[in-house]
Amino acid sequence: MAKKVLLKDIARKAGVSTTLVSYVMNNQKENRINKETAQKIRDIAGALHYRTNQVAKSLKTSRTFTLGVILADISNPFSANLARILEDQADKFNYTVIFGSSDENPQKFGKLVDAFIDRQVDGLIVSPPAHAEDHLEAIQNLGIPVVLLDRYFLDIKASYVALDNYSAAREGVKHLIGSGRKRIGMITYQSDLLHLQERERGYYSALSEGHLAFEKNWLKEIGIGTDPAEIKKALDEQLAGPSPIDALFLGSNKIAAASLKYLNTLSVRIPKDLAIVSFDQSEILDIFYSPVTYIRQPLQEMGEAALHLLMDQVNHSEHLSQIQFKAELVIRESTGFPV
Amino acid sequence: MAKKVLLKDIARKAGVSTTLVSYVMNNQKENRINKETAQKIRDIAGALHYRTNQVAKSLKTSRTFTLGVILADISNPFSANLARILEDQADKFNYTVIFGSSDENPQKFGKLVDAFIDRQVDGLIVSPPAHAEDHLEAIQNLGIPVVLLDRYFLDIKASYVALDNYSAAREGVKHLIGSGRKRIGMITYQSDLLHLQERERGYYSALSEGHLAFEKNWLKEIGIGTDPAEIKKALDEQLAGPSPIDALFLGSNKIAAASLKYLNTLSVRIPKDLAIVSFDQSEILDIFYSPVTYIRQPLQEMGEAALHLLMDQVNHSEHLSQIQFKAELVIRESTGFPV
DNA sequence: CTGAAAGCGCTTACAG
DNA sequence: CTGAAAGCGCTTACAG
Repeated sequence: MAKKVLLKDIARKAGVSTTLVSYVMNNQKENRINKETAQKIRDIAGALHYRTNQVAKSLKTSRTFTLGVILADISNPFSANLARILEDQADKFNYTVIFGSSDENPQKFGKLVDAFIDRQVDGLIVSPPAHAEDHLEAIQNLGIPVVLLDRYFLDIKASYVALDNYSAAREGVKHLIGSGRKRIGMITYQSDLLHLQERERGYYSALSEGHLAFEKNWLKEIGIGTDPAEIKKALDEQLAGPSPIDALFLGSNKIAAASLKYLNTLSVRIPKDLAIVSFDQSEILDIFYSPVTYIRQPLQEMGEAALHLLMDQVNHSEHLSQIQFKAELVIRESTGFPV
Repeated sequence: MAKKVLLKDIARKAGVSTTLVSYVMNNQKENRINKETAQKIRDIAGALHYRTNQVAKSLKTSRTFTLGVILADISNPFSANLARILEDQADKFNYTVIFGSSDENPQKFGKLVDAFIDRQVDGLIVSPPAHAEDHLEAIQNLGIPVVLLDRYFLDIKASYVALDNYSAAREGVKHLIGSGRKRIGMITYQSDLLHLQERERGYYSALSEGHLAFEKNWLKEIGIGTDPAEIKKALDEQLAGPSPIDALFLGSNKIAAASLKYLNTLSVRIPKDLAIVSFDQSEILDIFYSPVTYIRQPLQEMGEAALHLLMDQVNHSEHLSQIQFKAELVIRESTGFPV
């Protein structure tokens, strides 16, 4: 087991000071250092397989080149896709990412924030759960760069990158109306999260702009745990009674997964009996027998923007940016006319 | 923006040395410290919202309580599920996780290993790509605890947690044979990864034990990029000709996704014309019109085992453990008898 | 029961 | 062009 090699070891072997070795390893003061000495140092460092101890470096420089990312649940494809995009983007800035899943739980979110701050992350990119305002303010009070992703809070003056959820939902529902549907249902989460409420607002707007009736029974708000039993109950109720829905707007990929699974077991046919629009991209929407029309968030662009905003803050820009991206409606069979 | 509070600040305010504050914050030497002094220190630390700088602590103690995890691709549900399990398990040991995706690329894998080691991770849990042996040996030579997950190498004497891929595949194919299928195809990756070759070996074994014929045209090896065009070609060939397959064993969740998507567009019916068994759990297998029988890896148990093995190493156990878990075959409609 | 001091492995202002 | 020295914020062996 090889002993760790330090700057000191290189210095000794080269007959110079650690100062000089440090400069060379960091490619600093290049013009002031003797070329041959520099090369000698580099050769020795290479031969000894020197690797700098980032912990020591970070302590001295107050920069860890580490980024904290907190998402809802890394095992959820939406989070996982974002995670991957952020990982790749961070790498471009030579940053490493530490991840955490908050499970929509503000206490857990707070614990992760603390743990990441203790590790002296240079900044945070977070998708906070509802009621996380206090933790966000605490981050800002410490002067730690932070960018909100996917979510935002009216009371929090922080940079964020999100979707224009209102317009996205409105467009999705308008598309259903344009396809001739009259009784449009929605399944979404019962949540205080603003971006989810915006989706509901978009749904209502589209209905009223389309001069369509709205029945209370058509809108179902379920717990954020996405219990399959709740989804079944919601769908059963929406599809029963004197005015069953003929179109359905699904508010998230997890809601879509549970709904499509259940719909597979029913006699209702997509799109003949029921047209569907779902929020977010997901492979399950491709595999469903009637590929599902969906609202595509430009995750790549959003992730890039989040990282750039964060890097701006890390580099001490005071500029507050709040970016809302537009969604793209990807139209497929599930909203086609009856076949 | 609040100034950072240090041990020194607490010490000054309490009129004691930083030594004492450090002991109290770490709950050390409790019996030797004056109770009132200790409480006073705790009170002041609380009032000032003291948080310890883990970077400084790590430099001194040579422990970061950080774990490096390298998976194939965090955006792939298989990796994402593992990531989540490892995150939760690590948390139980007060560990934070830094993630990286190797994209089955040994160079990228090596870069991640180096970056994580530079950050002085206490250990690594990795799913290495093919041809990563050198990097694994380098890790071991540095004396850094490492556990392989999902994959392993004959030449590398390292602890690992993996599936018994041979038995898993064999059972899957035997189930197809038991369902009366005679011409069983497989789509898998062209790869030097041992665990994938084991799946192929299981396929062959089952066929020969079942006294079934094998035709070269039935086994398709595709690039690890899972190009949809390759999948189409493979399926077209398997389903064409004088002896088309009547059963199909899919070697990964990505292969399954592409295959099911294409099968949706064909006239072949599942399970009547074609029975399917797939490797790994995935929501797409639930959403497919004929829910797909699959080989379930006990990911939770595997993740737990990997973390425990790593912690053993971190705590200086020299014990080498190589654990192979058994898979569970989850039987569903796609291997049912013709309806 | 408490504290002065050394040191973890780097960086960097300063002096020469 | 080069180096001695201080210091980042902690921990901990040692002395009292």
